[in-house]
Amino acid sequence: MSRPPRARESVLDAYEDVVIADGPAAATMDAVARAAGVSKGGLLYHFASKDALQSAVIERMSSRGVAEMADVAASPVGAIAAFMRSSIMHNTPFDRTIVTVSRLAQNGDAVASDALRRLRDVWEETLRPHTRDETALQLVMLVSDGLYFNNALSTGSVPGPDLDDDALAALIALVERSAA
Amino acid sequence: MSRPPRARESVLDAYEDVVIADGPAAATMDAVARAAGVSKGGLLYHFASKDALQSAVIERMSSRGVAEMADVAASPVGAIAAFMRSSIMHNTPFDRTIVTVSRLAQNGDAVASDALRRLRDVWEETLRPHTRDETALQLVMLVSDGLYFNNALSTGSVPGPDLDDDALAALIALVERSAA
DNA sequence: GTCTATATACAGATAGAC
DNA sequence: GTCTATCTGTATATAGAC
Repeated sequence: MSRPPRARESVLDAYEDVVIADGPAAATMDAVARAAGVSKGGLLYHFASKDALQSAVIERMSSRGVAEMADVAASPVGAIAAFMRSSIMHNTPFDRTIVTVSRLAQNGDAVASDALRRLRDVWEETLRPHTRDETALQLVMLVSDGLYFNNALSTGSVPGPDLDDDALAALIALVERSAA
Repeated sequence: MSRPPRARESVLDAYEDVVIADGPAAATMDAVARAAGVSKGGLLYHFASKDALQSAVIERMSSRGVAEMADVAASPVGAIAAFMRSSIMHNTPFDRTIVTVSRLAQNGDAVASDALRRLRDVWEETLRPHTRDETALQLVMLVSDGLYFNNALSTGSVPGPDLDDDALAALIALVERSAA
């Protein structure tokens, strides 16, 4: 916990960069070292194995996820609208981390899948009091999942939103009418 | 086109099995050959490279996707309900194929991402006449994406639905009320 | 804390027998 | 059409100098 060294964090950033740009298959230790601007030996000083790198980014997601959720719950525009807005990618640190972990999960990493499911469960708990019933809660969660999935599909970078601002506002209004 | 040899199809099935169970990273030529019950040489007779295997499963998805869409459009329960029901996994051949291609896409395969996006566009066209406006159309598409994403998350197998029948029926009713 | 050099393993793909 | 054997590249990880 305490505070991780700067160098470690920037290696982790580089790892996310490569996974987001080219997928987990391309995120070799060599590629990550190159992206981080260190040698492979330098990388391995901070993360003794590829597994350690993956674990670290999964932990990073969970801790950033908790912070994000606190923001959503406290938002003046209301939890549902804030949650939906947070579900479209803006290339924030948390966006980058969750896309990375999603890709690891799809690639067969069971630890990543579990962490995502746990995070999703916590979000569900947070939003439950803001929805009129379980069906409405599922609607909100699934629309959010859909937004994430679509954004995560594009390779090359974290894409901007597929919906423009007006379309997103209309969608939020529709979901709130249906679910709040 | 015409009709592909039986052996080829069963190799393709084995490839899907491995990708669904353990992710693209685990789907080595050796592992696929083992799952298909042939030697590596035998596998390579049917698919000269790993790339050929991936291309074949992507084509399979596109052709199965068109058939699925025709069923949805012609369904007596209405296109939206049929579409949503088709979005939860029942371990059909099409379900298995689309999960496989989704995983390839997340793993950084640009051809897979493009094929998925094209299929999604065609579905959007099909459903547009059945929704009251663009916002409603987006709602339907995103809920469907969310259902797929959640199902695709689980490793180990194509999971059963997270929602029971009643919950799904209620969700469909809510979406139809909001969107149809 | 970062580097170079290297050991080890395994992937994808080829060659050619049957 | 399916097999075994093998080549070649590349990935992870270690050893140890600076």
